Amino acid sequence: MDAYLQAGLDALGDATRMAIFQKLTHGPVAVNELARKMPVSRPAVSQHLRVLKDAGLVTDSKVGTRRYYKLNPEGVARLRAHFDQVWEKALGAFQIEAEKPPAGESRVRPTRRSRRS
Amino acid sequence: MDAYLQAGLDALGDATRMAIFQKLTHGPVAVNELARKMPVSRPAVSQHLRVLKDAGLVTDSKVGTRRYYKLNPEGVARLRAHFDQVWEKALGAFQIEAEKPPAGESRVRPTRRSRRS
DNA sequence: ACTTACCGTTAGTTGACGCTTACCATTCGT
DNA sequence: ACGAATGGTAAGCGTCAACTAACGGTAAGT
Repeated sequence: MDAYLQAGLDALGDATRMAIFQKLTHGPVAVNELARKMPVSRPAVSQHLRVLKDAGLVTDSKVGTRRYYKLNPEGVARLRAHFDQVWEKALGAFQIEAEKPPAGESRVRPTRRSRRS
Repeated sequence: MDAYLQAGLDALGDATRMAIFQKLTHGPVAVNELARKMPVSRPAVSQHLRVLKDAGLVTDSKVGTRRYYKLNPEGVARLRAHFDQVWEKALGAFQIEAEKPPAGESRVRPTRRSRRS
């Protein structure tokens, strides 16, 4: 299965990481400043940033003693693409399913209930 | 914060649930049949379905002794909308950030480093 | 050189959650 | 009425991950 999807998914799957991601939406932020705005410690933020970075969703760059994190538009775009694919497949298939009988394999063992009366 | 986003996010954040979600893409499936296609037990599948249902991503309907689960297009569409909002905010803000100096609040405390020597 | 600020990493703990094994309810078929 | 099939739920358990505290490392300022 798409490793990128899964990685990005459980990267954003955590509430704290999602919050961090959202904050990075407003531009690059240093770790300390980020941690101050959050209910968790700085090391925790560092670890979350590591996950986000490994998922390709953010990049870092040091400017002196500080390390600024910002969103990685490529990674975000790629993840978005994967998600769109999921949505499309889900919603698209739903249209079709409305016309097909029950489902794929099942055969549902034709309960002859419909034969009643 | 958007509860729907968070709920849907950690609903799909689990690999097994994502797999179930994907399988439901092909049309409604009964629990037993679903469980047979998966590496986990039926009760596990039931629990996952519960989470997906609570997140509004699937609906169930019983047909005899069986209970068929299918994707809920409304829930999916809504989640998709929330996600699109996230992507848009992330990528949109990135364009802007490319022109602004560093960041929002920080002020970075004007290191008079340039005054040296 | 010394101090301060900033940050990554490790070790260790703890709470959450995914899984299984029972058990029970409901419904169909005989 | 009885047995079989289906599936939800509770209890118990193991595992993983999120968090904190402590440490070390680097860079800037004096």
